[in-house]
Amino acid sequence: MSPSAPAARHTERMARATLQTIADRVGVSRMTVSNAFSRPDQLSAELRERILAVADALGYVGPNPAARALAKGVAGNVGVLLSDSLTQALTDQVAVAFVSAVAEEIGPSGRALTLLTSGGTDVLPARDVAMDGAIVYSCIQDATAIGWLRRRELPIVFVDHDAPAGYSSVNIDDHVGARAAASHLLSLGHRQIAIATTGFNGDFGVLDSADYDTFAHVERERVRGWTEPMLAAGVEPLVVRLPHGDPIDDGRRIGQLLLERSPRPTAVLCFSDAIAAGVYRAASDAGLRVPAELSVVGFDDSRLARQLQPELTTVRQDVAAKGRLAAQALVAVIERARAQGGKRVAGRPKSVVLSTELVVRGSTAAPPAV
Amino acid sequence: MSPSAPAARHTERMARATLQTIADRVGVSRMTVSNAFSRPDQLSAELRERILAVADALGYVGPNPAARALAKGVAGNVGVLLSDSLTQALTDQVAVAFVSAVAEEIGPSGRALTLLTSGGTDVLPARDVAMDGAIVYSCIQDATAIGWLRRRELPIVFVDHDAPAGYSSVNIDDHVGARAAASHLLSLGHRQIAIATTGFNGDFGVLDSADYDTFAHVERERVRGWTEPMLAAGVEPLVVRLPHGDPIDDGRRIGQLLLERSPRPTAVLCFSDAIAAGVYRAASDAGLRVPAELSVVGFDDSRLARQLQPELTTVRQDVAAKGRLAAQALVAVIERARAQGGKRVAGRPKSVVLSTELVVRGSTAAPPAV
DNA sequence: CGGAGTTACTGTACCGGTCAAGAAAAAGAA
DNA sequence: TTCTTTTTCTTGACCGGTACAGTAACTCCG
Repeated sequence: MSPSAPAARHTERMARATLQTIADRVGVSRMTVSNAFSRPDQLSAELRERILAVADALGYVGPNPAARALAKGVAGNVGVLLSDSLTQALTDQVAVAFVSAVAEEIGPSGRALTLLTSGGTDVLPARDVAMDGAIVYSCIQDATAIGWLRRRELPIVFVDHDAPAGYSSVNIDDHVGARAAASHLLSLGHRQIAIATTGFNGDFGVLDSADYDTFAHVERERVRGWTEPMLAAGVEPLVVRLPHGDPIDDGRRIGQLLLERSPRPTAVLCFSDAIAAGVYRAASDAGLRVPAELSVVGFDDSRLARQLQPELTTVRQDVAAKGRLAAQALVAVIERARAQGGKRVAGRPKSVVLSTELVVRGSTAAPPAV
Repeated sequence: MSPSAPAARHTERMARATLQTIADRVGVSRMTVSNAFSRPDQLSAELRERILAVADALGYVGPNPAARALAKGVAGNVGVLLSDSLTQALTDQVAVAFVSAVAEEIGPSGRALTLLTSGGTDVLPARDVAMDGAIVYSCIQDATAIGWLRRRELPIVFVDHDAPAGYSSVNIDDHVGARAAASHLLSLGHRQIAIATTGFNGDFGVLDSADYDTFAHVERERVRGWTEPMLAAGVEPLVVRLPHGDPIDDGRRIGQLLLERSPRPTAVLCFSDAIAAGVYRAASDAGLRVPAELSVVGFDDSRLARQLQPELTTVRQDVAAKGRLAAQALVAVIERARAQGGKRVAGRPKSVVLSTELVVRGSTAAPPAV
């Protein structure tokens, strides 16, 4: 490069183009350029063409999202709060299916999906990331994130959660489904029935009913559904809890724990199909056959249920519908809040409860004769 | 309510508190209130206490994220571009594992993860959502989203992609892994080898080498790796393509298609473990045993590989490491861009290539004697 | 031909913060 | 005591848009 050529200057990046840059170049007001992008009906087609051409030439991409978010009060995304460990949530097939359904439903509205992480030391996405609303999904241990979302007065839809007053929610009928599962086992003649559930902040262990109070919505409703018909039949349930870890490994471990007990349970009601899969392994480890020597019932009716041998008797829920409805509900709340001007979480909150259904397959049978 | 009490006024929601509101109440400047939240070392501890107390009393949650994003040029989230159908991507276990690893790594930096949907008619998240950077993951048919991200001059890390000049990337050694898989089959004595791959915009069908040009990075590298040792050994590969649908169903379908051919392939190299699982089914449907009558090789070494019976011979890649490295690389680029002031995508881009490894399990054996 | 109604564009205020430089008071050094 | 230095707070400009209320010209209609 010749020393006389001051090319260095040239490498300095041109200042980023803004509406004003374009306006000056075209000789119109900034507002007109804004309209060219955001409200095409506000100016003549030919001027718009001219503006867009100049914008393109200047490398202008479109209105700055952050600025637009500030001015319009719209961020263009919605948050999804899964659990404090996103990784953990994403290894849960059911949770992923839910997110997937939400994404599919929210996509056409032009919004992106922001997965809220637990954040670092000083930054908390639930408090510090711009969004138009949020979906709070179950299995959250740390409720502080929910607290931030609420304080921000964001539109929120709660899923698999007791919604606070004034908030919309989408739930499934855990109670009815669990009842059906337990009744099924009772009618087969089982009397030694164990319940393997997850529970807030819990490690492995046997629970008594006093502990149920520490449960979140889903756990509580299912345990209630499982135990009620048992108690009515004079059968004392054995409730064990496992942590929020890898459900299959944990299910196996809890299965071992159960199968060592005496009297040995003849049936296990599981919080999820994945846990049931773990119990299958424990049974296999112990040389017990399902369902001849051990009946197993799952929950969710995920893909896994039919991959297992024998196919799993389980309680079906429609996760995709749950996701779609949650997304719809959230969009509805957002639009309503927007229409009302204020950020006020207004309007009549809607509570949806989806039905569940017992699906009897090959993993349940009468208990072995004593 | 008595008519004399003008309570109606009261129901109007108090205007949302801002820094100014608090400043006025405390009797300091707006900037000081800002510092109380964002730069605690800039004011005395006691004044800060007082400010925070008033803020709390006014229901102030913290600096408005959108405003802060505009002023600081930091959004607090990073985008992840998976495929034009998020749902499809989320049903892919490998993709989910990747996202999960990214989330885990990015979380502590205080950023959230925004899944970019394909958007609606007029809003395109890749263009219209504020973010600090983005990760572009493979399996994208529609590259316009990438175009928007690039035009925005965002920090981007490409994964399983040929990165454009100047961009960092994280890839795996698809070529070496595929070579090892093919060589393994050849050394077992196979001569009728089929390749079942996905490919851009492709429907089911047999391909000839001219079509390879339409492939994206991963497909191209793998096909190259599979075919090279075969051609060197004088074996003509049969390459078939399947669409981006449900991989297991599609694998089954492509398996049927292959097994009907004459001469019938004695081995199939699959683009993924999931496709291999589909081929297992097709083999089972056709009454063929793996590996006695059909050898199958997968790719990824996902969970599935060991769930199959027999366990799947496959090429292992470390998806979690890929995700972590991508996240690290992105954060590095973001910090660098920030340090350099301009949005310029500067600094030396880094290209990481992770190694792959053939894992021989039970799904491969010598071809049946003719 | 005059007033009502459009169409096409402009001007100003505001969204809610942060940055950088400066001023006043308090502390430390010569 | 006087001259730095530090601490603490303030001022004014700016981030890049959008809303809303004009204004001027142009069309429609009796």
